[in-house]
Amino acid sequence: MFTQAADYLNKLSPIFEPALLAELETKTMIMEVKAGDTLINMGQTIRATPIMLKGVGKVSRINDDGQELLLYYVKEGESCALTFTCCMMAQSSVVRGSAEEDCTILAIPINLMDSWMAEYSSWKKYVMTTILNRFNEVIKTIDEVAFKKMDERLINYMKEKSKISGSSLINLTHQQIADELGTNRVVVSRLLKKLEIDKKLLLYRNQIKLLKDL
Amino acid sequence: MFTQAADYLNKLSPIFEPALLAELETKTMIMEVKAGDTLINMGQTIRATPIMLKGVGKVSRINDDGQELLLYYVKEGESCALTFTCCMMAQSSVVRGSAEEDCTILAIPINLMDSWMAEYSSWKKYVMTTILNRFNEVIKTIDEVAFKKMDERLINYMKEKSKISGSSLINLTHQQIADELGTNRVVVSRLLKKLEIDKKLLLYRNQIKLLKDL
DNA sequence: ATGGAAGTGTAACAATTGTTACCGGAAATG
DNA sequence: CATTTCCGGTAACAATTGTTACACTTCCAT
Repeated sequence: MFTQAADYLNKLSPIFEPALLAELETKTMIMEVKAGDTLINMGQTIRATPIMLKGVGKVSRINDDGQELLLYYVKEGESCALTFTCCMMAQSSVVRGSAEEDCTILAIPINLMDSWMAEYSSWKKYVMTTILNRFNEVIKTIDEVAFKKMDERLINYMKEKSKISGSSLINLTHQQIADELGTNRVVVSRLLKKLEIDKKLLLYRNQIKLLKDL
Repeated sequence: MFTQAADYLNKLSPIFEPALLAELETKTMIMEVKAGDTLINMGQTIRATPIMLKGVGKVSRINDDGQELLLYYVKEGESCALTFTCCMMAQSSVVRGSAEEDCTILAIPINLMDSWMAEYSSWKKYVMTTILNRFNEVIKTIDEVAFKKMDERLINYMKEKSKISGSSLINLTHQQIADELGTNRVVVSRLLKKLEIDKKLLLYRNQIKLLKDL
């Protein structure tokens, strides 16, 4: 168990300076989260900032009618910009964070984050890089939603999903895909069928196989 | 001219600690920008971080086809989160910043920003607050674009515009509105006409008068 | 095995938005 | 004053997306 923790922290050693790593080792907590679990819901106030050590997290926005929209994934070594800022400002979350796969997460108490900003330049850089990357991703999402049509959004979504999982097989129902894109199951089925006819992919129950020329 | 500069800085005194204000006074520059001028374009790297002292700025995203979409306004005392992060990471901008009205801007050299983060807690707080607010606004934009229909977006847009200018008169052509919403002039004309029939507003050439029950 | 739930395919239709085209009036320009 | 440009109204149509409904299959649980 302890060696595992050390292993995880080793992954962060290229990012953070030694003194900070030492603090991470003693002052933070490692948490295990199961796939599908919710880390934080909209409106909740967060108590600690997470760094993803293993697995993939998902950050999404849910509108008043309960409709969902995927914002971005949090991969290994990454964190969530919104948590940083929410933490530091003690604000409640405007998004939902959940575990896309089983996750191992490093939980950093709020008070540390704040002092580390002044103390460790590697931490400051990490925070700023995270914020910048997330801004870029959210703006990319805006591009998709504002300017792209559903067929292209669907394709990009599946490609991203495939990249995350490292497989050309996507294990999702049409309903789940529709939810993440903020649209309707029938629309997704329709577009997927068209893509299958165009030999871009193969459809199975609960599964989609992406072909090379997608 | 010097008294003016001092006046402007006085506006910031509730936000920043005295020592930081002193640094602001000696180490920054005040710039005047005309309405419509571009402050930064997509792809450009920024050289200084702006704080808006007077006037209103506009931050928008432009897609590959040249279509525009308004992200948010920068009002007095505010700054742009994207500039902070871009500055600190020396990244090029992914958005366009321009002057909505004539603006007076405080330009802060990049190198200062970075050290201030460690030095002044009021600065750190200002930066974090700005980032948080902008995230919220961008996510609000996502909500609009992803979940709302054009009529509601149009109404929200005009209300925001009216709030910014402090007037129920909006001096814009349908084309300009369409551009900022990322849609088509005919669509805007159509929806505006419907709103006029519903007695929500009055239409004139280059001008829209919002009525109370909009 | 069998009944029910879940997932998919599809049709039919509505609603929204985008596109093109053309007209007429208002403003600007000389 | 004449000409041109800009702005808005509107029709007609296309394309996209949303909605409802229903059939059929697969899977699961009792």
